Amino acid sequence: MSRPPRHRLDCAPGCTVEATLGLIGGKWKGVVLYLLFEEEVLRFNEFRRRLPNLTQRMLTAQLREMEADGLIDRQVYAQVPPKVEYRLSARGRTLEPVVRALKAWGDAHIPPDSLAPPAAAA
Amino acid sequence: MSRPPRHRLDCAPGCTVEATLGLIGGKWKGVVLYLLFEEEVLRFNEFRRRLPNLTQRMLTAQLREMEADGLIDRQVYAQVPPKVEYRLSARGRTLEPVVRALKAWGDAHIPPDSLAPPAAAA
DNA sequence: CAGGATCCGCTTTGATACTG
DNA sequence: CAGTATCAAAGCGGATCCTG
Repeated sequence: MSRPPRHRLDCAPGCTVEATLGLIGGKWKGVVLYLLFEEEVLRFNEFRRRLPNLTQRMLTAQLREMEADGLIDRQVYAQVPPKVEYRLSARGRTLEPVVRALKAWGDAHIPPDSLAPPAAAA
Repeated sequence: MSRPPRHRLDCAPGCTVEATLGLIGGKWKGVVLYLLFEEEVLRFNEFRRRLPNLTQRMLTAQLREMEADGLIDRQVYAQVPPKVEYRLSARGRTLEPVVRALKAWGDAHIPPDSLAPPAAAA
């Protein structure tokens, strides 16, 4: 077995749809991916700055999973103040059409008022 | 408020990506959608026959959520043996490119051995 | 036939504190 | 800076039984 799927799949016709969702369907993976498409390369705390509501624990977990799934590359610099860079892997980059489709649909069909702003509801 | 989002969103740049995933990201919604793209119209037990591992509870829940999200239409016939038909709504149909992108990517990039067959692993 | 109602457990997500 | 460890809450998914 190469990738022990995180959630059980039972191959109905649309199986690969679920499989793909399993890879990017976390609560944050989509955003992480999206940011990497935009920024090319990001460090741990750069993610945190851009995603204030995302805890370290979650960020680490998501990053680790995506790395394990071969979607992103993690480059560690052996320095005194640690430095780790994240960027899309070749495989990760193939997801661009998918993420773009997701975003395009969302932009066009999601009512803006269902997108709760982080700290602007008063 | 039109759609009280099922999971909290905190609008980072790629927010709508997550929002879209929130609509189709359940464990079964992708398949349900996919089946409706194929079959056009399906009844409750027809879903169940095609998705043996999906419980009524889950099926009902998924169907209800997708209905609440305006993705599918639910047509009830007031008959003695109840009859309910499900089909994609106009809004639901707009998801086709998304689902197809998801499936296309999965078909091309998901290693087949990570797609556990329902009852064929021996 | 098409659900509704309950009960239960796992997984995900989150808040906090600590470390090399 | 870039995590790890622990603890607790919530949500998701499931099994079973019941009903109009």
